[in-house]
Amino acid sequence: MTKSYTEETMLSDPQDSTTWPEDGHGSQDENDPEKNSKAHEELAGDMDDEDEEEFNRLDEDDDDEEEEEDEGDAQKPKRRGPKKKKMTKARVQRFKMRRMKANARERNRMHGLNDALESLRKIVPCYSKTQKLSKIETLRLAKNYIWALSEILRSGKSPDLMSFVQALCKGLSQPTTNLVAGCLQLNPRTFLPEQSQELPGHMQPPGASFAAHPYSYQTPGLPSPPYGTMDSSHIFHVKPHSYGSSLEPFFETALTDCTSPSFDGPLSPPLSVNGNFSFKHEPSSEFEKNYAFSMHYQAAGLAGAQGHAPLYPSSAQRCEIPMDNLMSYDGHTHHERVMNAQLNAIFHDS
DNA sequence: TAGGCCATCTGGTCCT
DNA sequence: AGGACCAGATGGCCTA
Repeated sequence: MTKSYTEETMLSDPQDSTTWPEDGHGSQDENDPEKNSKAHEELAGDMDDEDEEEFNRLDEDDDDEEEEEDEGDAQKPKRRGPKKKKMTKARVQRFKMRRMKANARERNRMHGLNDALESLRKIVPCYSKTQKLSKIETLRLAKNYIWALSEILRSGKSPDLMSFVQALCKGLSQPTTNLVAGCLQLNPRTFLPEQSQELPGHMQPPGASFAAHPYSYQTPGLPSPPYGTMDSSHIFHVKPHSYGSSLEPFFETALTDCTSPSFDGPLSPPLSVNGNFSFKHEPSSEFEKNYAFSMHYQAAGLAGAQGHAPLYPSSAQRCEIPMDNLMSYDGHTHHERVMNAQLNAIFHDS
């Protein structure tokens, strides 16, 4: 990018002895999160008083000098085009102040974005404070999660664990897949199609691109998988009959069919799992030993909301897991807890 | 050491 | 005019 002789070019003036970063980028100190946050607080907090006064004072100085410039320019031949204001010291200072305020705003904005992402991390199935999902993986997992839940709502049938985890892990990197598998106490090898067998046809989500490469797990050591390997946009745009039948088996298999997964124990480092339906503890009941994954069904959940009889009548509950334990992650409102209770109800002992 | 991830700065664009 | 948003650039940190 070429720079005209503007305020911007003045900032890189090596003669400038101010604290403004001379290379136009953050210094090492500025990249330090603690110092940055502190600087941010100072900027955000104090900009309105002391800095504002200085800003205003510079503004006045600038106006004064600008008048002098006008008088001086009057003696020179007039030039065509937009009038370029000479960069006075005051103008440089004013621009610096403006830039600092913009940087502070931008930092603040990004912090807000990161906060929102952190909230998303807590909502998606696999949450760990010690091993955070990357931003992109969080978004991918959230997308898969939404897609899977949408399918549950659409079909009204309970998914089997393996299929659900497969759906969650579509397009995720190998480490993230391992993490999710670890959260659910699954061995990723048991559901990574490309490592053993082709995906069953009924597991292929709708969409042509899907059919070709339903799962595009990267090989270890390679960069993250290509984006867009799972196009979930079809969920609300494809006619139901065009994919409904193909997905039926996906959610038809009862949890009682899930005896095949091999629970080799956690592959990932110990996690503090606060996921909506994932938890890690010693299996205490027969049900947990078999599935390591079960939910306490509450009939007043989704089925009732859908206007028909409960899909999964509560049977003798072999695994009693207080919902509070499942939804105990921080910062969730009552509404979120209720929502998650309903979602958790999907996974029931049928 | 290369690559991934991240925070930050920066300038452009759009909107109010 | 100023703020929000965005994308590119840059450098630091971490890990395989």
